Amino acid sequence: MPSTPKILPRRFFSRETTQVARELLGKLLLHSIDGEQRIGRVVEVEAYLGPADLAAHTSKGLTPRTRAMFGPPGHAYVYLVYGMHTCMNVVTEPAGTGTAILLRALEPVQNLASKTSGPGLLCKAMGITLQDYGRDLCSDDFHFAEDPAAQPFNIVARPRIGVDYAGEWAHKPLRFYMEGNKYVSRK
DNA sequence: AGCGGGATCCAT
DNA sequence: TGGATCCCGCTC
Repeated sequence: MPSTPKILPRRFFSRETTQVARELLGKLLLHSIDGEQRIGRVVEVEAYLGPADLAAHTSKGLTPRTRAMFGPPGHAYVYLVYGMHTCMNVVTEPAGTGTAILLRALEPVQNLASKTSGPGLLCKAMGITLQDYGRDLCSDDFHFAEDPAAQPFNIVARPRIGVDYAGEWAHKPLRFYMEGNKYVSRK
């Protein structure tokens, strides 16, 4: 019978980023907004490995924009891209490290009325906006949880999308997704 | 104070 | 393949 879901604790996020990224696949993202709970299953993510990673925003140093990404783990780093779409990241590792995981696609589970494949569309469907910048992801109304209906799956690792400017970092296999999942944003 | 670019999406 | 659209970071 349904009971209180197992919310992922802060220590889950305070570990090596690619490990967290892989383990985040298959977990549920829950966001309560306007009295309704929206739920999606994480099927595609990208790891951004800190100041040394030329594709990571923190490679530009500490600025007002990157402050949250340099902050404590288990918080949201949300930003605007191309003037119109918001992207959501989960901050990882101890505060000051500057690492995070970009959420690229969800499989709809509950109350998701629009597309969830692609980082911008995912935020739109989940109701995530710039107002959520820096929010604690270990909150009652905004958190990740174990999936009670979890099924086994294989993980595919590929280069990240849209970071061709990042030199050798552009080629590293830091994009992870569920093999064969229909909601992954691109093959 | 001004300028150019960007972890996207969609129509053509 | 290109246009929309605007915040941020850098330069002047």
